Amino acid sequence: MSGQLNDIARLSHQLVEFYEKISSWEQDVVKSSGLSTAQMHAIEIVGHGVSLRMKELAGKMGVTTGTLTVMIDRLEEQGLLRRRPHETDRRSWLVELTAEGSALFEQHHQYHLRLTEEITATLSSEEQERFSFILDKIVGQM
Amino acid sequence: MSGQLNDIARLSHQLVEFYEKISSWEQDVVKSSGLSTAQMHAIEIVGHGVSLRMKELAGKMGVTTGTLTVMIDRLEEQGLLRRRPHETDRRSWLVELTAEGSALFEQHHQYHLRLTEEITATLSSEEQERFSFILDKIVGQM
DNA sequence: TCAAGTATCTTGACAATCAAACAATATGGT
DNA sequence: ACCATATTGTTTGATTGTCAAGATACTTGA
Repeated sequence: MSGQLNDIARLSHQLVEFYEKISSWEQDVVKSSGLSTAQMHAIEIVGHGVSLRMKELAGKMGVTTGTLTVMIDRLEEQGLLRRRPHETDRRSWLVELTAEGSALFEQHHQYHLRLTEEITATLSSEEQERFSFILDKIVGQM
Repeated sequence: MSGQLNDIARLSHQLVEFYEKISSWEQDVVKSSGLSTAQMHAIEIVGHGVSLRMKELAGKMGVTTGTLTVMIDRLEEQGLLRRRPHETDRRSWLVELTAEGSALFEQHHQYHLRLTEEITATLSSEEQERFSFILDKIVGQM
């Protein structure tokens, strides 16, 4: 009974620690590319799909469209992505990666794979499978 | 053989998704307190220990000391924490929570526990135990 | 078709951040 | 003890991030 509560507290602490470590890893990796983490986050989201509206991107980033406007301005100046008018809605812009932006996204994606490899290197294949299964359950519920 | 690579890619994707969900959860929770996530992060770190130097705190936050100076100024103005001179090193300040800051920290900690409860609600007690075990392994290796 | 309401993006004012320069203190070698 | 070097925190100037309010475009109901 008190075991339950301790388990929760323990797991909460582990989650915080895990999250912190990933954060600082991401920060280090991104720094080496010369972008801010927010900028790289935008690249990641845009790279994940094909193209999306400013509003949609702002929503996924948890930021207002005002914030996004200047951010996309900067990334456009750097040639990493571009705005393209929406076909039917003249209020909207679609944001998409340039070739250079795609290359950066791909490189960053490789970093993620490498981190995941390192993480799973310490796990048995059974543990790895369980971890994946549990993550699915958790993410599905959040 | 190609199964291994697919597993890595899959897990990498799951980790990103998990991380994103926690981020947006944290963002929502913090917003309701009127602080920025960076400010709450400082409260969390200071609250976790007893007191620490500006330099140490900056290191843990992945931020320069210049950034921290103005951030601590603001949090001090809000009465959430205070600077105290280091006993033996007169260059340094020790940062610690006020009573009000501790209360805020405690409240935020409760939010974390509640999230952890929600997360584990979907897991069997065996899965919960496995998850905890695996996280330990991973964090230990990072 | 048109007015009122809604949606999308940009602008302008302000806050956060960093790198570099600075002031005060510590440390270590002679 | 003394001087040179390193460390710690603050300040400054430039860049970037942020939101509220404004400007333009769409939608809906009469």
